[in-house]
Amino acid sequence: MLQVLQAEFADVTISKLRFLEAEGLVTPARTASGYRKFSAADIERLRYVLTAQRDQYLPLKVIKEHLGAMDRGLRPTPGGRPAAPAAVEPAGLPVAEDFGADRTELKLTREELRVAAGISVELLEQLESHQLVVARGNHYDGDAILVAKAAAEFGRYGVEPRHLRPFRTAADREVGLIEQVAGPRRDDKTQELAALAVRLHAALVRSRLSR
Amino acid sequence: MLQVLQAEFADVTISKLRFLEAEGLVTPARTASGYRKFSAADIERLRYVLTAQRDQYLPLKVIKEHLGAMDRGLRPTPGGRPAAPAAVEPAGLPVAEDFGADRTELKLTREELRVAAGISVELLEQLESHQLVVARGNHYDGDAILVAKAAAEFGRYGVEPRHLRPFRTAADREVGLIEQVAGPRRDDKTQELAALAVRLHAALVRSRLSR
DNA sequence: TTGCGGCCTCAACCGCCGGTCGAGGGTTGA
DNA sequence: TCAACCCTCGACCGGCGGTTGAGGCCGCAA
Repeated sequence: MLQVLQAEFADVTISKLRFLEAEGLVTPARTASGYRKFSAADIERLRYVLTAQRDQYLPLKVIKEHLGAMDRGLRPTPGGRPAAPAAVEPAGLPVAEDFGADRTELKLTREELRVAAGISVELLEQLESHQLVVARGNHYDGDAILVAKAAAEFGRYGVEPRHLRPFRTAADREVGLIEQVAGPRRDDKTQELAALAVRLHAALVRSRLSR
Repeated sequence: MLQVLQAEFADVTISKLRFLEAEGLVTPARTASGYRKFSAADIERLRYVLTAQRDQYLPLKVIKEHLGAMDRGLRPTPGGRPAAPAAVEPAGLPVAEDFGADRTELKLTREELRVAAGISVELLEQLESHQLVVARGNHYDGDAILVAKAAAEFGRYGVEPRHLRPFRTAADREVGLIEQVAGPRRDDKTQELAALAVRLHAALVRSRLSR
């Protein structure tokens, strides 16, 4: 069992396997007396974990997400078996909706958002009425915090939410463009285009300002 | 400077930049009195570092190796995006660091701009006809390079300059707002508001995209 | 049945990575 | 002159990815 993997990955230890189990990356069956019993599938899974870690430098948290996605029937690794060249390989995600688990995956209540952004109830109301921040279901994502903070800062210059509506409109138009180009699926391409859009925008604002 | 990057990467701080310099990932020039002075090339480099870190989870050590490789004229660009590796900048061109000029103070001829951005004559013509890049007198500033590069990248996704007009419009509107608030003088306040505008914009695009 | 190696759990600990903080001090511009 | 930056340098920090060790159960051979 253990030696099988050790043959391939020099640095796998029992303690590491235990650790990976504790982290929820594998769940080997147990014998009646509690010993771990690794099935062939478990070994395959571990192989995936170890190569992803070694060849793509992925953090376990991310690997776990990928495994989860694969379990839910989504497509497996992009390169299939990377195996040999440790050189340079795209990160590649197994799933569409992968979006960094950070900001977008955050779910905040209205009050949490308000406190996190350090804004007043009134300001939040105004932001919502102009759709600068919008709830999904009854939660807000982390980007809403950034929006709210920026709006608050604008507020200190006397700029009110209603003056910011054009930002919303512009953003919507850009999202439209991005979706038209990248399709409705959220993937790397979408991400890249979004980054690009923001970069273009920043450069334009600066260049027009300096004339 | 810092603001520019902060617009794109919410979590970049001065201390982080100092840290990255200490690790040898960037080596900004210094003013006579020792202040860091980031050239356009430095910023491009940082952009690479930050996206590699965020989107591909690469450890700094690995990113540093990649940068080193790129400096030596190789391109191990892992499907990620170095955008414009130093190699692409033709030698002899007055790109920012040569004159220690700030990007906006840079003065490029039309041809210099074209080569620095690595775009075709046709594309540049189109960009001008849609006023995405505009000459001041008969020179272009460094931001024009960034705009042109972004447009070129969009081009690779089939997005043509005319599709980018709304960006120009949005930028103009924002500049209008900024000038209305900060006055026509270009000062710190203007800069701050511009950074803010770009930040708000970035957050909005991201948040609307993730719904 | 005793002994001994190997597995178990759980908590404590560890080293490295990627920064942040703060003290002490210079620079800049109003 | 003063506030608001910026600088350096060293201490500190939290999280990640494990390792170690104490205390205990299992299984097999002598």
